[in-house]
Amino acid sequence: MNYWLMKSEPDTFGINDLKNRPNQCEHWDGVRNYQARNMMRDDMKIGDQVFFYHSNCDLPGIVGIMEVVREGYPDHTAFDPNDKHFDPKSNPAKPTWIMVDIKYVSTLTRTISLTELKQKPELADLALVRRGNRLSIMPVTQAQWDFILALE
DNA sequence: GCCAACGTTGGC
DNA sequence: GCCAACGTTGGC
Repeated sequence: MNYWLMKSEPDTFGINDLKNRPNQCEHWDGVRNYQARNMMRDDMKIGDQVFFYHSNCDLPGIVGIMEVVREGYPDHTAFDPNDKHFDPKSNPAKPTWIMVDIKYVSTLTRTISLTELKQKPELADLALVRRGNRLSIMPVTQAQWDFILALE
């Protein structure tokens, strides 16, 4: 089993939005970065556990846990001219962009903030805390996963 | 709102 | 293929 971290802006789609969806499931659309796309396409498997990270907000940090329930398939929002993430170069016959479906698992009892994560030597290799990192999806090792959960 | 870091685009 | 210009991300 693999572990991941995925970012979302709570003003757009936060963990409570996921929790309130039918079946507490949603597709993770709108990713338009090749590295992140490749991870969803090639490496994310059903049952993988994922940290839900709130970005671009008052208290950026990890707020909860979700789980992959459907593996990579075409992101239809790339073909919709009215969608914010429309990509005119994307071809439905050969989709450029991929998404997965995820399901709500739990909300942490507190937000484990980016500030706190940055202070932990154990997490020095976590892509999230490395300078200038902008990936919206990143792998987390089991050791990192366990360490972060123990902070709660 | 600012701005550093980074990815993408497009001229050459 | 290089690289300057531009757009986006996201912390602060």
